[in-house]
Amino acid sequence: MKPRSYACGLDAAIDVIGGRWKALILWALHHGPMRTGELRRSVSGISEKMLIQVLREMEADEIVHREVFHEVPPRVEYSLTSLGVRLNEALLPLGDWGEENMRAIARRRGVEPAPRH
Amino acid sequence: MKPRSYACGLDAAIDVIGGRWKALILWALHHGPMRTGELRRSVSGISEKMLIQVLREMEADEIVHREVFHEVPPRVEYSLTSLGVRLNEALLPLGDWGEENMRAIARRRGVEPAPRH
DNA sequence: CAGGATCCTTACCAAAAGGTGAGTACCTGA
DNA sequence: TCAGGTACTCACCTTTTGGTAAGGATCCTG
Repeated sequence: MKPRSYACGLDAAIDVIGGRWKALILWALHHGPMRTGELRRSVSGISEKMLIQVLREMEADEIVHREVFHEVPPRVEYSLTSLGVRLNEALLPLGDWGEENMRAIARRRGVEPAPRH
Repeated sequence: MKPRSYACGLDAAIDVIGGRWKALILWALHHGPMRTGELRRSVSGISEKMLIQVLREMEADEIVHREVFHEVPPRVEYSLTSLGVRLNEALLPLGDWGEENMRAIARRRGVEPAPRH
């Protein structure tokens, strides 16, 4: 449901990172450039279709850079743009908050908490 | 689409603040406790039904405190819990990021940028 | 009585997000 | 030919989120 007008910066940012998979993909790319298959294996539970769909959206939002290498088998590499890097930095406090309150959040929603790391 | 298991803190946090209205409501409550009608007027575009629905979810997540005053006309006040206050703090950098990149985000999505403030 | 204030719930529907399965392309090796 | 590798697209469907409209409750005032 697209707002006609953003109310504030946070409203816009949530639009960019919202959905089930984007934050996880952003985080996976934090470690460095990755290929489609690597991302697929790294982000548990995502289908190839959803992965590619979401990566295309993130590319359109200019937080992810997609680089095609003309070789066989096909090789496409995704990496964070500088905008994406700054976004990831801005997400750190939120990730910390989630980590601190993981067990309570998970319990209330009937979800397994994340393994510790 | 509820994940079976959270992958990390950020995954859990996004689950708590995701959707069209939660971030805006969180922000509105940042200024202090508010009644239903005040919130309705403050969050542009939200219907009464959605407002109440989302407030109930946030209450269940324990980021919002709902206090019923037994008077007429009915008076119900919503305020941030300490958990909610910490969440709002964690959202500040993300809001800043969104503010800095507002025009580009809005342009790409065909949305009006937020008025400056 | 009607209308006002406040807050909330229900029925039903629309829109968006996400998912499965099948197919496509390139190539190599058995 | 088949199987394997890589990355991607389309058709169709399911699930989730959000929306409209109508109704309900309390009391007070004209």
